[in-house]
Amino acid sequence: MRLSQLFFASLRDDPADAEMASHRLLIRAGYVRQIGSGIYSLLPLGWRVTRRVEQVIREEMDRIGCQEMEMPVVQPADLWRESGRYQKIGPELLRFKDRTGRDMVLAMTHEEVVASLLHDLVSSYRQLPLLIYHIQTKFRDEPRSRGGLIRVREFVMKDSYSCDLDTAGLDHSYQLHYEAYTRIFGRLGLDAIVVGADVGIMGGSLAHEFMVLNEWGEDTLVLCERGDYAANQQIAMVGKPEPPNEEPMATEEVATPGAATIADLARVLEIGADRTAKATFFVTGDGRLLTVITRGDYEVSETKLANAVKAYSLRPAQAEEIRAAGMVPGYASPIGAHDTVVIVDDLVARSPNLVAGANREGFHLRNVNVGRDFSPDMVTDVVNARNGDPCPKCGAAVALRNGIEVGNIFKLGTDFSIPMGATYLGEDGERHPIVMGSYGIGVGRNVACIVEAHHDQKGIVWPAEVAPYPAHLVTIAAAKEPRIAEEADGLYARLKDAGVEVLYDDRDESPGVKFTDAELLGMPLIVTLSPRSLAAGGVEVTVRATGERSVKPIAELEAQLRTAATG
RNA sequence: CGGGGCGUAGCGCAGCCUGGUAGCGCACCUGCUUUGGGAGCAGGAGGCCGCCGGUUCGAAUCCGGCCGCCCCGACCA
Repeated sequence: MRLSQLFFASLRDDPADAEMASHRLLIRAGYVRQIGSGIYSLLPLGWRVTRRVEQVIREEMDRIGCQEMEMPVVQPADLWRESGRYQKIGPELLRFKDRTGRDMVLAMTHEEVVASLLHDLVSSYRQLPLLIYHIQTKFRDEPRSRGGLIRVREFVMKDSYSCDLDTAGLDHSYQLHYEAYTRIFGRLGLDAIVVGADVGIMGGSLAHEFMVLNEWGEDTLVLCERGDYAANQQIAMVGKPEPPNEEPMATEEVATPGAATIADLARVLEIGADRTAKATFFVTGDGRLLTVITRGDYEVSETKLANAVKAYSLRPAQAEEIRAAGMVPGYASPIGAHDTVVIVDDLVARSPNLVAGANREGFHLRNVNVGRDFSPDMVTDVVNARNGDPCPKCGAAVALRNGIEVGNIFKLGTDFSIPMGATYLGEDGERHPIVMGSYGIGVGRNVACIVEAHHDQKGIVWPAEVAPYPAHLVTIAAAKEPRIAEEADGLYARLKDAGVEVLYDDRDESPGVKFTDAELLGMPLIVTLSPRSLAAGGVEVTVRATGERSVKPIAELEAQLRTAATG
C-alpha cells in the first residue's frame, strides 16, 4: 500500500481524551477514529490488524473442529423471551421496534439463536457433538464506556458454542477451547493468565476468564503469590482469620454520637474494625430488601451476594427503605428488624462479641452474637477477598491486581437448551437436552491489549503475527534522485507480484517526518532506501522492536520478505 | 444515575472573567528552495465559536434549558 494513497492521517499531538497508551497510539497513528461514546470506526490500518487477529482466532478455532458460520445481529425479542433473558437483562440489552411495531433486540451474544438452530436442525445423538462459531459485531449498551478501546459498546467478538450429548462431552469441548485460547493468546503476543470466574445467575457450572494484567483493567484479580490460586475477585474464596476465642458476653448499649461509619465507630470506641459488624443494604430486582452483615474490615461482594440470593440484579437500598424495615441507617443492625432478608458472612457468624448498630440514632450495641441476638436467614461467604488474605490452596498471601478480560470460556449446561427446546433423541430412545458451552473473545479489545503490551515511546511495535504489513518501506530524497524512486517502485511492485504487500511511504516528505511516522505505525521492519543506503550496498533495514540496523542488498531483503510470507 | 471537567478549523489550544471585525501552532493548497530525524520563504483556503432560547444597539463572551464528549463513582455474561 502506498502511504500517499492510504486513507489515514497521523497526528502530531496526542488526542486530548485518550489516556491509555493503546487508545492514544491507535488514534495518533491513524488506525481508528471515535464516532461516539464507546463507538469507533476502524480505518484501513485498524481493519487490517483486526482481520489478522481474527485470522489467528479462525485458524485455532478451525483446528479444534469448530465450524464458522454467521448469525444475525438484529433479532426478534421473542427469541429472548423464550430463554427468559429479555426479562432478566437490564438496559444494556438494546431494545427497539421495527416498522410493524414488533419488539427487536441488538444481540449481545447468540445463545438463543444457537439453541433455536439446534432445535430446528439437531434431532439425533448421531449429529453431536458439534462446535460452531462466528465472528461478528455485538452491541452492549454499557452505562459508561471507558478506557479507550477496552470497554466499548459496539465491538467485534468471536463467540463459539459447544453442543454435546452430556456433561462429559461438555468437559471435552471446554478443554478444547481452553487449549485453543492458550494458543491464540500466545500467538497474539499476549501474556494471558487464566482465572476462575463467576458463572453468573444464568446458571452454568464452571467458567474461566483469560486475563491480561493491566493497570487500567476493570476486573480485580486475586492471585496467590506462589501461583497456587487465581480467581476473579467476584468469586474468589480465600482464607479468613480465626476469630478470638471468647465466651459471649451480655449486650450493652453504648453511646456513639456521630459515629455513623465503621471508621468513626472504631475510633470512638477505640477498637479495631475487625471487632465490628457492618450492615450493608441492597434491594434485589424482584424487590427484596437484603440486610448484609460483614465484619467492619471487609467489603460486600455483590456478585457473591447476588448468587447467594439468586438475584438477577442488585442496587444499593435507599435510606427510606432501610427505615421502613425498622432499622436506622448509620446505626443499623438486624436486631429488631423486620421485612428484610438477613445474610450474614460466615466470619461474622463465628465471631463473638461484635459491636453492631442499636437501631437508635447515636447508639451501638457491644457484645452482639449472631444466633443469640438475631437469627440470620442465611450464613455464607459474601465478602471480597483482600490484599494479603491467605490463599485457599497453600495459605500464602494473595495479591489483588487489575486485569482486562480478553476471553472467557463458560459451561452453560442446559440453561438455554431446556427452555428453547434444543433436544436430541438418544441411543436409548429418550429425548435429552443438548448440553452447551459458550466461549468468547473480544477482537477489538485484543487489538488494544496487543498495543498495550507492544509499544514504546515512539509508537506501536506490532508482533509480526498481527502487523498490518510486514515492512514499511521509506524512501529519502526520492524527488531529487530519480534512481531512489525507481528502485523503490521496482521493489514494491515485485513484492506485490509475489503476494507480499508492504507499506510504501512514497510521499514527498522530509526524512524526519517519514521516520517518525514509520516508528509510530509500528511495522516490524523499517526499510530505508536512500542515496546513502544505495552507496552502502542496498537498503537499510531497522528492526522496529530492537532498533537493530543492517544494510543488505535489495534482492536479499526481497527474498527474506517472500520467505517470511510463505513460511 | 451521582460527582467533576470540557465543547472555538482535521488535531492540540488561546480568546470568555471585563460584550464591540474569531485567533495561534501543527496539518491542508500553490510556487520556489530543501532531502538521513517532525525543513525554509512567499502566497492561500478552511469556522452555524455544540444546539435552542433570553438579556443587549451588539453575544464565542452574560443568563436559562438541552445535547455531546472525557474522568471518578455506581453498573458490568
